[in-house]
Amino acid sequence: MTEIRIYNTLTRKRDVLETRTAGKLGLYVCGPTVYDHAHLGHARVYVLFDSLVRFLESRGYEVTYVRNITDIDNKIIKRAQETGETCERVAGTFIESFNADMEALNVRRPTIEPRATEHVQEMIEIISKLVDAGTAYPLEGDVYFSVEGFEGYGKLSGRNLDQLMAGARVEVDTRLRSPHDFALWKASRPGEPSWDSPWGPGRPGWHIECSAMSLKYLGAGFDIHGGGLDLIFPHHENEIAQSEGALGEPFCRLFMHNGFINVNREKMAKSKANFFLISQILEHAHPEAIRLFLLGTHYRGPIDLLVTMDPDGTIREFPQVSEAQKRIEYYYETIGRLEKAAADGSADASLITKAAESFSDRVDASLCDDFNTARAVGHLNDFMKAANELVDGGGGGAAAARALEVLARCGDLFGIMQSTPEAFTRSVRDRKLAALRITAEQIEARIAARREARERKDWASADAIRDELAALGIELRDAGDTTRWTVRG
RNA sequence: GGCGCCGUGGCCAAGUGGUUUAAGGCAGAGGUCUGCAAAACCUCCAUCACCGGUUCGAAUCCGGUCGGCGCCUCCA
Repeated sequence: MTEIRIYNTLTRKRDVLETRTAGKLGLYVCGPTVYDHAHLGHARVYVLFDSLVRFLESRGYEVTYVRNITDIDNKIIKRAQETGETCERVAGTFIESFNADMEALNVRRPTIEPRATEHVQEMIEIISKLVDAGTAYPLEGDVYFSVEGFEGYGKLSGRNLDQLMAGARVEVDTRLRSPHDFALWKASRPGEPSWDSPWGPGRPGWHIECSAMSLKYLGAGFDIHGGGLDLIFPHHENEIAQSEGALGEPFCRLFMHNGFINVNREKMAKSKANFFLISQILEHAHPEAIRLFLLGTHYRGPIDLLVTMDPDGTIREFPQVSEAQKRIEYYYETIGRLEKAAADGSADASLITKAAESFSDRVDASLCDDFNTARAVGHLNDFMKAANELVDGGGGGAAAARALEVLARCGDLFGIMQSTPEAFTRSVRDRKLAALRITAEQIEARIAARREARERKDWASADAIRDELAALGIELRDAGDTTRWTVRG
């Protein structure tokens, strides 16, 4: 089998994946800070790693996937103050929202979903070790990590302290040993959640939680740490510093970072108010269309999301996602044809065997090469064509069954084609009909009228009905003596 | 100021030295099929921002120019 190579931010090249323990793989992905609903950018990360885990498992790895929930942080506190709720309540609300979005997107639950607030003790232990070793120092109830006390500081992000100093444009806290020292522990202010610690009541800093939870569940030197590009510095850099400072051994073998979603070429971000929530996109497209859209670009590249709006500013559609949805419709249509052909055809499986095997190999090879899902989607399209060709040529039986098998495997990796053609078609159709305010019964009635006209060979009347429905966006497809219909858009 | 990324057909997007004189999708043109259509399938449609260099050979490596973006502050 082909070796799996993944671009490692630490080494800046595609490293061959060699796990700490053969056959097992520990993956840690920075999860959401639950102070607001998740946007498309979150969907990108979690769909990516969901698919990666599916792939690794298909390759025989026993994967332990840890994705934390940051349920204590400045923004949660701020939100709680604004709404008058407790931090716990705010976190609870958005955990629920996040889970609903992930479930809709068919993102499987990680093996372990630890919460920061349930691991404060573990964080305190790491901080204590660092304080004892002199790489961290208490200061008026806070505890700071001393970046100068850790030799490798900057190795992930490719910076050194001098460069950082030169570019520092944040207000310098003169109490610190170095302006880049970061808080491991923060003394709590009145009204804020607080935990007891050797340095007084307080709460953890942002970075320490990921060190504590990844090390607890995966141990030192675990295999892959993932997250968005923006976490490289300072978040992951600091995780490495504090973890390795406390352990005296390597923290993680490989760092994997995904690119952003942009809107009008600018990073989609809360601060720019140009973000789209997952739930907003779901109003306009099937979840599998969103997955295909996200996986249609290599994970390290940016995705520029296009949006069309009505003059009043309401979202009309996300063209790329709509396009992906049409592709998904085509996939299901092809699957439907194959199923039918498999049931009543009798062709030799060898008719498609070669295409099926090379398709599987190519998907595998693409994913082995820095998880290139975009290239794999290209191969999927090629194979869909071959499958339709098979059916067009009257092939079926074992050949069609074989095609369905390899497609199912690919669908499982991407988390698409997880429904049946009938169920999928119905769900898409119902959504579109609701928007058009037409019922299926009304359409069926017109189709029945057209059938009568066709039986009389009254082509003019039949075509009038076709045109009438077409004007509404209903497309008719005659196949023998039955007429199927679809809704455009 | 420092670190880094990107610029491929009308649009989206793979490809990081020859097997790709550039996958796949959308749009477009022609065709098969069809009462007409649709769907499906077939055919056609780019020399890779620009300049210079390295090489037998570069979209792919090096240098420069122009243009876009990210990180250095919470951020997927």
